[in-house]
Formats: sequence, C-alpha cells, structure tokens
Amino acid sequence: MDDFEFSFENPEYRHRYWHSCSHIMAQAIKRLWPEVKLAIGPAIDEGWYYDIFAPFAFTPEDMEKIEGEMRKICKEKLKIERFELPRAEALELMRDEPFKVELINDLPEGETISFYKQGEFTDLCAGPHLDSTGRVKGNAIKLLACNASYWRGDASRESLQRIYGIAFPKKEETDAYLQKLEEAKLRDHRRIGREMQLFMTDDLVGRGLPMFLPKGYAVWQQLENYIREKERLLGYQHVMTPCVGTVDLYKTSGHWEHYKDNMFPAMEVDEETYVLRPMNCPHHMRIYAAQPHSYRNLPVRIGEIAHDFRYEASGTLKGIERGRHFCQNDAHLFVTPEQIKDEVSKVCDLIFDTYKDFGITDYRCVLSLRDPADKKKYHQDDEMWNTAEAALREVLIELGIEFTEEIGEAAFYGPKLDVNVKPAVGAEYTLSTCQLDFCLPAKFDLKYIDRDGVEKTPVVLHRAILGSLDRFMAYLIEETMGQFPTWLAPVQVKVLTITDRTNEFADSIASELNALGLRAEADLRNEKIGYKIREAQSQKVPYMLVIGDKEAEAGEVSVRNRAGKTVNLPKDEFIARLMNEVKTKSRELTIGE
RNA sequence: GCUGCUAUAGCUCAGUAGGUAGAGCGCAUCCUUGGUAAGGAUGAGGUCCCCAGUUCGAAUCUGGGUAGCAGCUCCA
Repeated sequence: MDDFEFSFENPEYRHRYWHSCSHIMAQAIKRLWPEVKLAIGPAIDEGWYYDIFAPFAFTPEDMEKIEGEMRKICKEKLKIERFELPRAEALELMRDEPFKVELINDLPEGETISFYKQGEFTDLCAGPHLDSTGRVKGNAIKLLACNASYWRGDASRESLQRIYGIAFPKKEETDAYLQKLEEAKLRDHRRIGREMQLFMTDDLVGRGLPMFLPKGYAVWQQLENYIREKERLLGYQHVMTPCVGTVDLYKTSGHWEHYKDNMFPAMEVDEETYVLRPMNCPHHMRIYAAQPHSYRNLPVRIGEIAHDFRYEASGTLKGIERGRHFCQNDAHLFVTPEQIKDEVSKVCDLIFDTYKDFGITDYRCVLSLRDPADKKKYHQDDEMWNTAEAALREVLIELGIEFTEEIGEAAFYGPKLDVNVKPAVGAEYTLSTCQLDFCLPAKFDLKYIDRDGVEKTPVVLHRAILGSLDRFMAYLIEETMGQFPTWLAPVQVKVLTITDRTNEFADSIASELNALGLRAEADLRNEKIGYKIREAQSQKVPYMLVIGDKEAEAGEVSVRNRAGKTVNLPKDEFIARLMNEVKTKSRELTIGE
C-alpha cells in the first residue's frame, strides 16, 4: 500500500476505507442476489452508498443479511488488487453490467480504465482502495437506509435503490455515530414545532401549508420586527404588494417560462389570467418603474416581508423548512453599476451581522455561477454574465469572504452568493442570498437618468437575509432545540403559584410584564409546584417565577431559569433585568445563578 | 414528481390465524393548599386515514386514493 498516514483521522484514508466498504457491500449483494445490476458506489462525507438496480425492494431483513455477508468478506481478508484494461476488454469483462458498460462508453478516448478485484468480485473503479478487505472491521459496519435514487441523477432514467452504510474502526465508534443520528432527530423542527405548539398542518387546509399557532407566531413576529427594523436603519423602504397578479407580469420577467410547472396553475377570470405569485421581484420592478429616477436617488432599496406561493413537488415538502406558502424577507436594490460593489458589500455586512445576533457560525458561502453549456436555463448574454460573475467574485474576494464556486447553481437571470447551512436532519439548504441581476431590469425597461443626462438601465440586487422567515425559524428551532433566547421565546416568563393564597400577586406580575410588552403567563392551577415547573420546563420557558407566601409578603420573586438555576430577587429588579436581557437580544439567560 | 416505508385516542405507541380495541401521558370531575422536573381517585374519549373488493364477518387480506417519513430530482 502506498505511503500515507495510516489512520482513520486522515481524511484520505477514511475515504479509502469507506470506498472499500462500498465494494465489500456490492460484493456481498452480488453473492446474495447475483441477478442485481450495479450502478455506482462512492464514499461520501460520512460513509458510503451503492446504487443498485434490483427486480425487488430490499427489506430491513435483507440489509441484515448483507451486513452478515460483509462481515464474512472482511474475515476472508481478500486482497484488493488494481488492474487496467483496454476499452474492448473492459467492455467484455463488464458485459453483464449495463450501467458499467454505459460508464465505460462515456469515458473519453485515451482515459485509463481501471478495475479493483477482491476475491471473485471485480468492479470498475478509479480507486484508490485499501489493500485488503481484512482492514475493515466487520462488526462495526452498519447499513443505514435503503432509498431511491435515479441513474445519473436523472428522473427520466432508471430508478435505483441506494443503500447507505457507515463504518468505523471500532464498533463503539459506530454505535456512538448511530446515537448521534438519533439525537439529531430530537432536534427536528417538525417534532419540536408540534411539542411546543409553534405550528401545525391540516389536511383540509392543504398539503405543505403550515399554520403558525399563537406561540409560533409570537416568534415569527419578533423575527419580522427584527429584520425590518434593521433594514429600515439601512435605508430600505418597505412595501406591501398583493399575492395574486396577472400571468403577464411573470411572462415579462421570464419566470413563467422557467417555473410555470412549479407555480399554482393560472386562474382564468373574465378575460384575464391570474396566478398566485411565486415571488415578488416583478412587483418591486413595477414600483420602481412607476416614477422617474435620478442617479442622485440611487440606490433605491425596496423591501417586503412577502408572502409567496410555489407548487413545490410533494416529496420536497418539509415542515416549515419548505412549504407551498412561505414568507420571504425579500428586497430589491436598484443601483448604478458603480454602486454594485458597495451595495453587495453592505448586504454581506447585513447578513453576517444578523448571523452574529443569532449566533449562527456554521455556514458555507457559495458563489453560484451559470453553466455556460446550459443554453435553456440561462438568459443568453455572455457579456452580461461575465461582467456580473466577475463583479460578484471580485467583491467577495475584496471582503475576504471564504467561498467556493459552483457551476450551474445561478438563477436564470444572474449569479448569486448563497449562504448555506445544514439542518439537524436532512440536506443542506440556502438561508441567505444576494443575487446580481443585469437581466430583469432590461426586461422591465427600468431607467434612471445618469449624471450625463442619458437614460441608463440600473442593476438590481435581489437579496434575502433571513431567506424565508419560515425556513429561518426552522433553522433556529433546530439550532436552539426550541430553547429560544428570551427575546424570541414564545412565552418568556411563566408565573407559578404554590397555593391559591398568592393568585392575586402572581396575576398582577404577569399583567405587569405583559403591559411592558413582554410575554408572560400565570399558572394558577391547583397543581403542585413541581408539576407546574415540569410543564413550563418542557415548554422551554426561559424564566419561571415561583410565587409563594414568602415572595408575596416580601414583594419578591423566586426566579428559576430553564437551566435549573434559581435566585430570589425583588420583583422590580427582576423586571428591570429581564427588560434589559430582551432589549439587548442576549443569547444567554442573564438571571439565575 | 419518482422509489420504498408508514397510518390504531389530542400525543407517544401496544395489539389481534380475519370474530367490533388497549397502555402511558394529556383531558374532565372530585380529594389534596403542596416550596423548584410528574400527589391520589374516578371518568370521558376511537368510522383502528378514506373508498372499493374478497369474505358469513375486514381495523387486520387485496386494489385504488389521501397524508406523513426517508432518499433522489427540483428550489426563481
């Protein structure tokens, strides 16, 4: 075996390990069901998968059988050997594996065609691999799931079964990994959303149309107020526009052409055709176009907390992370070409400033570029694209933002900076975005009068900071496990009585807090204090005030925070400190010791 | 949308060779006035997702819907 650090800590070794596991799995499957056909089986960030075409569906029992066979193969300590073949012989060797044949045929002329062989099993593979199946610890292998995938990711091609697996050098490590997966499920915003009564869905209302309940809407309102106020201070002007518009609005923008399959179908009324709007760029464009603009007044920043509707494929719906109705924290900045850099940089500042307020640190910036080969999706104007992409890239480099570039991820009208995060459960998604658009302003014939008296077309920045408020809330729920900072918590204070002798005092405290704009509830039920605490605790209320005779007499509150810390304070001091915690949007609880 | 899995009380879940259903929590009533994560008793609550079919009989088997979950594809 070539020389590199022979340790699981080494990402390259880990990659080989998992890649070899994928071959071992394929070998086991071929032993058990010789009739199945193999597609591809790479190592991934965590573990591996293999795509398999089988005339039957794998069951959980089958997965156990495969694991058993894999363990055997590990014990057999089969030597893993690489060899190369000329194209004709490679095709002959793989003649019973149609997917491999397709792969070989697609390899460019002159490309090395390599195989890896272990015992009776040989797979087309670029490698590299471990030197023996004996290096893999058989009883630390765990097959996780069997799901569907498409051959070459193309929904019009064969549907394959993708079996995922994970393995570590020690069984305890695999167990710990599985434990971690289980714990992640506890953070799932759909679960917490139900438990904390933040939102709900209802079949009669419709699929993918979540409803925010009083507690969830309380959080929502805080988010909305937060971002709107932040934008206002940065010179944004907020508008409110309707959710229904003529289909011509979207034909003009080009969205109809690109996205009509993902829009609710058109509504014919009298002689006109309307659609539920999937986004609101066109509205803002028309607002801009409604009056003349001078270069002196640019940038014009039009913002909206906008309700949009998209007919998302049913399989993509996921709680409030992705629904068919959602609310964008959208804005369009109309700028001169000279202002691009400055405005993009301000948007980036706003994004990262916001992340700081919410303590979001685990994100990834992507510069999303067009795929020049995709003539269908992208607006055809190479010069425009080159200018826009270069401009955005330049700003990001200048700001010292770390980013990767991804081809084919741009919007049809321009390149974007996407800020992506990973949820507790499921695939990465985009939280914030900043898009550079030279295209729609022309389609809407937008103008400003420049310094030289000539009419010119502005550039538009599309940007969303909280992205969709729904999705942002989903992310916050999973990050905080529902333990929102006090300023966001649905119920900030729960006032708990021990006996009914203190009902009046407790009630007056709750009223006083509510009058100050805080969210407080009194629990005057005839229950034991432990019971009331338990319930408030499970609702993740930041502060519980225990009010007994002693407190009522002294005008004090016994504060218990949700971390279990307690302290007795004069009522007014508690209120003052609480107000301060909320005002400063502290992410930590500041009361309790 | 595709493939697979799932659907029993408000929630989490048991259950039945095909013979009309159960627990815990929650809820209601009563007792309990208790000091920092579950006091006690009693009771109500179910078209076993929907529609067909098979059957003497279907919550259970079959088919078709609907919804949820996982992944794939998509995401202006």
